[in-house]
Amino acid sequence: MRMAELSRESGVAVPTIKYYQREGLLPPGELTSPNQARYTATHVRRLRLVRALLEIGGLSVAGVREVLAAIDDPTTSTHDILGLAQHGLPMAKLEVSDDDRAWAMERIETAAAERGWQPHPESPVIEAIVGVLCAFRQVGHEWALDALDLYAEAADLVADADVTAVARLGRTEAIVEGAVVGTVLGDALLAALRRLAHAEASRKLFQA
Amino acid sequence: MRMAELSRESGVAVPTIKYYQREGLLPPGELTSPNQARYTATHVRRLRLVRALLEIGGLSVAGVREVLAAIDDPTTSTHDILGLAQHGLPMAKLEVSDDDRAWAMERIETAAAERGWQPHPESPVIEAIVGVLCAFRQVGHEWALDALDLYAEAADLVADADVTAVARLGRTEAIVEGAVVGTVLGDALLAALRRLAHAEASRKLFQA
DNA sequence: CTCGTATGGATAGTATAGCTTGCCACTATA
DNA sequence: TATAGTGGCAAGCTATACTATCCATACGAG
Repeated sequence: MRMAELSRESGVAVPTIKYYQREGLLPPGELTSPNQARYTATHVRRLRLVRALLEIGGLSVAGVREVLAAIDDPTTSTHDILGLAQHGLPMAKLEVSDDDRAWAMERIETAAAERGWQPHPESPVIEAIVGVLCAFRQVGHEWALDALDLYAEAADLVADADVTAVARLGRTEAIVEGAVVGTVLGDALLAALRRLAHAEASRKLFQA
Repeated sequence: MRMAELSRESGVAVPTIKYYQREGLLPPGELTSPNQARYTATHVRRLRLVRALLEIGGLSVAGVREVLAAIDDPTTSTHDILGLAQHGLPMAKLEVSDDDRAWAMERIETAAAERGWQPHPESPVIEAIVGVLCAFRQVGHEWALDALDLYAEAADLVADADVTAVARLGRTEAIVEGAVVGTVLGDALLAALRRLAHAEASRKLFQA
């Protein structure tokens, strides 16, 4: 397979593919001459992964590069996947006062205890949650956090399914990729389904 | 309150505040002289909302402007909130073949039927879900969709809580803002909690 | 063999977003 | 009355994600 076919197969323009190669998102093809290379189904697949992470996952090119590096690194363990998800993936932060942080941490610990979670208090995920809780508070919609336990329950529900599904993949190198895909695209899926569920819940409540 | 205090109170730099005013994200202060204006607690609050939507929600400046316009528009009804959430908010799309679309629609309809949902098949939310499902398929991780029903259940769980909580706000103008805040920040909260739950689930499965 | 198109590789250019800087006349404050 | 702050406007800046242009070479139909 050559460049033109790779482009057709993946729906990505040739100059863009070249750009991704330069950025290290796509490995070079096998050179048959100084200016001819062959590509394989692996390239098509990788290209589709890149596009999915960029368009659906909303990752930056740099973020995709980090994620792919972890996927390709044979020393990435099953347990590291979590660290990965906390690292290259987009997690907004908000600077926050000590008071707000303490308040948020307390709420998080309460909710975690309820679910039997034992989170490390200094992980970036906790930081992200602190940021979100403080944002809710700062904009004056603290009431929304009454449902924090419920949100945690929903997260638990899908996370259990995610982890067991990934574990079922076997010990191949696909497990890390599966975890990444599940994490990134899963976020988008959950968000979209939540919108749909909003519409249905509102219909039931107001229209009935 | 003058510019400097507004800046201190909100943690946003003065030039940035001016920029937001130019972009229509923040109403002008009440002019007391040609070059002096007074700001109120409303401005602080609005500014914090803008920052939350930008940093936590990941909206663009243009997206924030649309959302704020809807919040400020007195003709925005409770029911329109859903349309709003589907409109100004970031929802990635992926171009998709007819085959893939048909396959995705079938899966969506199955899952929707299971939950008693009756979604309009041409809404942008459905489009977004189609995109995500096709992305899963295109990158070769269709297995992740075994949990689609579970994702829908989780979405239902939080959406019910969201809608009833918003409905409890009463018929003030805060209801629309509440819905927006809940939708946008709620996405971030759910995503972060899911990361946390992943870590816990993996700990239970692998480390125990 | 040949001629038009495709290719790999490199460099440079573009468009957009989200600020940031500079400037000005003017105003509050000490 | 000196100093710092202000509203308003225009221009500039940085980063991101592509696009476009070149070039020497290679492939492939005739």
